[in-house]
Amino acid sequence: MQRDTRQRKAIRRALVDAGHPLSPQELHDAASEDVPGLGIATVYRNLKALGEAGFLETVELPGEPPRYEVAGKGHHHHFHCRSCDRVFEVDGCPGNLDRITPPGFRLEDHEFVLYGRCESCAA
Amino acid sequence: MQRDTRQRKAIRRALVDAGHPLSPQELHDAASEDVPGLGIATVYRNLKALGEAGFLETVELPGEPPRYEVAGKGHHHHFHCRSCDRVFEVDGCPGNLDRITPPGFRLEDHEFVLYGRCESCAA
DNA sequence: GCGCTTTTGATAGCTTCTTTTCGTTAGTGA
DNA sequence: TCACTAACGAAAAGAAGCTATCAAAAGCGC
Repeated sequence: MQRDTRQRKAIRRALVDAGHPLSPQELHDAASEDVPGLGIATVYRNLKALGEAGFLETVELPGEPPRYEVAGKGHHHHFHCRSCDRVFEVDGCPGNLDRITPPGFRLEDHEFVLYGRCESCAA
Repeated sequence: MQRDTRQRKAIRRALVDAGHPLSPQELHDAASEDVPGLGIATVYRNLKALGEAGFLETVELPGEPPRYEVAGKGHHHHFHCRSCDRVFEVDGCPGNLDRITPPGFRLEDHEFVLYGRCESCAA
């Protein structure tokens, strides 16, 4: 059966506390504060398990390895800070996508990434 | 000095003829019709050279290796067909991006990807 | 055509990210 | 508490994509 280990708890908590998508490495760094000595393999194992359990979702950004965030947040997009390389959530959606979809194409979905400086890096 | 080899010509032509972003592998396949036996290393070498020459631009899509398209097309986005995995150009831009940028964040740029079925796959 | 030098093709190597292996540790129900 | 076995950490292995190496081929100026 599934066990609730210190490591798994720390990984789950780190994802929730961050409030924005984390890379496996960022997640490892964050969860290591709770569980010193945490192995990176454990992070990957739990990312897989938590993904299959529907607890988290994968966030893919252009030219970047995947990041992960807690699932069930509803439709949103992301802001990628070019300075600190962190990714933030963005509510809202530009809309008007059918307008720019080429004729004959069937639009099913969309992804959308803003680039710039986050609040702390812009200051 | 820079030599105009059969291989380089074929690679340039394949990019222009395609009219949409190509992965190194797609480019290799296309240019191989002109130059049988074309090596994949030659494709990568020329992608690098043509990039530095300003002839092409890199197109990064979420969770995908980079693709390449001829430069100087002006601002546009891309449509990724989930069926044939090809990427097409999309003119126009949704706009209203400042509206959804979080307060304090400085927006510099944006990327935008549509997903669905292309014209031939939707039929 | 000649010779110089860039470019090529094949293949090995490298980098980055992820998964597997394996012996050890530690949840969990009885 | 005990026993069972899921989960762990470390390190090796794997996968994918790109780059370097090197001998051979082929542009290009003369």
